[in-house]
Amino acid sequence: MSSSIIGPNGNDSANNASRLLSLLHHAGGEATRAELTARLGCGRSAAGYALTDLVNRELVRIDDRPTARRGDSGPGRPSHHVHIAPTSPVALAVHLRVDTLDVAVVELGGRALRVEREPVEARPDVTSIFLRITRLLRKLGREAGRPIAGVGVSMPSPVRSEDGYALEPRHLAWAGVPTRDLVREGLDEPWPVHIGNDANLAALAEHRHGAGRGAHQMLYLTTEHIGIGGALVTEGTVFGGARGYAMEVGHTTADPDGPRCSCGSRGCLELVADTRALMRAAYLPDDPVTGIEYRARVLMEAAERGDPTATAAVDHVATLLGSGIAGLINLLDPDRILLGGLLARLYQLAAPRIAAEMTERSFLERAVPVPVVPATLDCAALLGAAELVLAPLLQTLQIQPAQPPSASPGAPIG
Amino acid sequence: MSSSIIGPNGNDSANNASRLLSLLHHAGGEATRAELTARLGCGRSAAGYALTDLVNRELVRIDDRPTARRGDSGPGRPSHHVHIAPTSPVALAVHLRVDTLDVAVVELGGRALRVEREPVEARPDVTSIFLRITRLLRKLGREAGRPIAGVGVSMPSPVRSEDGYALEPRHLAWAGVPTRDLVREGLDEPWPVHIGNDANLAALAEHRHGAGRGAHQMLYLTTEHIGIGGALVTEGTVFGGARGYAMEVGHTTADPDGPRCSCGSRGCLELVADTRALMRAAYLPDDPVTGIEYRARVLMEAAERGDPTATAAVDHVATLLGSGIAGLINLLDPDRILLGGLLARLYQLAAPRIAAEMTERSFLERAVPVPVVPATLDCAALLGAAELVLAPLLQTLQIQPAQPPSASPGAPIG
DNA sequence: CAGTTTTGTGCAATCGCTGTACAAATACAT
DNA sequence: ATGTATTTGTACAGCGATTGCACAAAACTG
Repeated sequence: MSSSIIGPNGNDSANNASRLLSLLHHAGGEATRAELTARLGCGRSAAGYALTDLVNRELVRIDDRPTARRGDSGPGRPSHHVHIAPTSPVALAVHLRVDTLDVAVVELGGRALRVEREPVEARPDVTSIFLRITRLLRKLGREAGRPIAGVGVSMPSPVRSEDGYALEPRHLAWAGVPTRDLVREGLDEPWPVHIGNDANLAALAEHRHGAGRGAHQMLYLTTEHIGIGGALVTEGTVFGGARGYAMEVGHTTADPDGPRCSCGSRGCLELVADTRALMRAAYLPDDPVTGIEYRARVLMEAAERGDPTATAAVDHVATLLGSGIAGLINLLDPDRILLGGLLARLYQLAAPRIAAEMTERSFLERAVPVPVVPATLDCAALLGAAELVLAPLLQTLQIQPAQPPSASPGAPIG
Repeated sequence: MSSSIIGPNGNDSANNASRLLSLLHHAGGEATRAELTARLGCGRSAAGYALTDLVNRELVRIDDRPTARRGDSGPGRPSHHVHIAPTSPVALAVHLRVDTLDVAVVELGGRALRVEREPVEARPDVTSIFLRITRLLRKLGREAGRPIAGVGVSMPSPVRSEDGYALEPRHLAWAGVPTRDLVREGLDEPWPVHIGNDANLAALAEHRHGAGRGAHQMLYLTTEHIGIGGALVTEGTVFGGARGYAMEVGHTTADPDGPRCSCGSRGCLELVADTRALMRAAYLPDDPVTGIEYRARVLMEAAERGDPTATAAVDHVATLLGSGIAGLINLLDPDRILLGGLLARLYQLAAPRIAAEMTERSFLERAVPVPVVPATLDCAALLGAAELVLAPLLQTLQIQPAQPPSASPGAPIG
């Protein structure tokens, strides 16, 4: 256990200024001053102190004249609105998928200021793809006109948290890549670079800004083209295990005597319950991978219309998925389960089947049913990658003390 | 996320005094002052400040005259020895097993000052067993001659953290018991009562004081007579899930089409790999439960001597256990695995078989093998139950400010 | 317009922490 | 023995975020 960082006057990283900024960030980048004060749990004095600190650092702005909005009607002085300052640092976020590459500029609060999407050829080689990534990053960094807090990258692979090593990138023409070094080497500036697994990052974003808000133990399951990705967000932080490889739910054993998986085991869940398995269950080709999400959606629509083969396939996969979820409930005791990608659609079609399997195979589920909800964010992993950069920014706030304010310390804000 | 408790002067619960006491507790109740200062990560001044605070609260004592010990030889002034004061509060700990009942008085640092053991009749009824528990608690509380910080109880059941409700007590003549209320009602004093699952508590104690020390993600597996218990200690705290029911590894599915388990599912791990399964695999009776641990040990000794039936049984169970562990590695990415109870003995007999299965079925294990070690503590769950009481004591230290020291604030200690 | 309610600010006091300087207590070389 | 190096404990002034309180500001209510 590394000793926590202690600030110059004994207040550790949980000081009010950074907590205030975190609250604002979690609130989406805008909130009333009174809301923040209340959630901070201390007096208005201290909140004011912390807030002026943030204003002096040019991280947040306060509306001079409080703008009344929505159900603010009530007696009492209306509260100022606080929002992220246009001078605050931003994160550059990258999301590498099988067929697309997204790069974005994301502000504190989780708002994407700009998103660039490029198509990706099938099974690209390492050099070319990282050249494209870093070229886009340099461009967006130049044109952002804001301080760059760092770069966050979402990879379709288990990622070692220590150094960003991508253990087994899915469906790409390479394996075992030191991604963080590759990105760093392609940049002109010494921006800090963070790498994360796509499912973990999507889950993180959903918890911060999407359907997972407020959950204490959020289990996230998704499909990214093929395979099954999972993540657990525990009290607001991604559970990564010792090295960052945790929650490889796709390689949970669904059938110990099943067919060999590429991971070396047998009958892995993603071998019998991912998008390709769904296609196979409907006697349809599971190749090529390109476009398989679209073809799976077509299949599901057929099931919705009542096509017997499609319905049977959906039912089959739903049963196995429900069984897998039941096992995860027994292990993780979540209070919310989010389904992303095609799994959300699958649940929409076969919720009773999935729920029945969960109920039968998990005594915890029978004791207290766990709500299952579809994920809501559009480019969750991209926002999650940004979170990778912005979260440390909130933590380390007090290490770099604010420069003394230009006016006298007690000068009024307005 | 509940707002963290803030002390009277803005320093939150991670202040130096409580951190210092935590360090001392983790060090087993005794350490040199220099060690503590170093691990605290701040100057000697601040450490001294925190330490005098603890001395004023009569929680710790400092040896007036530093006693040179072990390899302390070196230049420089020798450091004082700091230890838990004999006036500090103690925890009362209870460990209810199938055939025994342990009650103990445990000091900060994790030292059991006194342990009372009583036999328990087969399948006792709720009233009588809790009468016995509370009678023992009252007695030890009276005779302790120390402030009582609270009561911690280890139950052979999943326990709801919120209120200590025992969901499904194993092998007892009752089900669904509000254990915390039952204990509280039987006490004369308003001691805080904490209830925990036996595997969780044993794991916690092993992490604090046993073979798990220093692990970041410690997976713990054990058998308590029958069934398989599991726990995960993440960065020093037990992972309990949303309600405290997490890590029910015994009901992980080992064979989806296997026999029905009492939990309603099929082919649960503890149905095919616990002590009873081992007996059955050797064509021996798995009843009665009383004494089954002894009979299983006899069987294992036969296997060690080379008896073919016993060897085959051990091999069979070891294979299934290894497979289960592999799945847990893929999900949890631990950096250490502790085996308690009979599992330690099983590993001793069949380590290669278990390791082989882990390697084959987990690609993470192949990437970086996870060390498997036997648990070391004797009455781990008992110490863990005490930990349940002592840990909050460390946290909430600064809420109850120290009474002003009798002498002047800057008075020398000795 | 007076009364109520909620919110922002000013001010003195507080208290744990910091850094520095100094004193204490040992080992080691001479 | 004696002095030096080395490490550890203590004293002291200063700092700064926080606290509570009092008061001002800005809305609604009747």
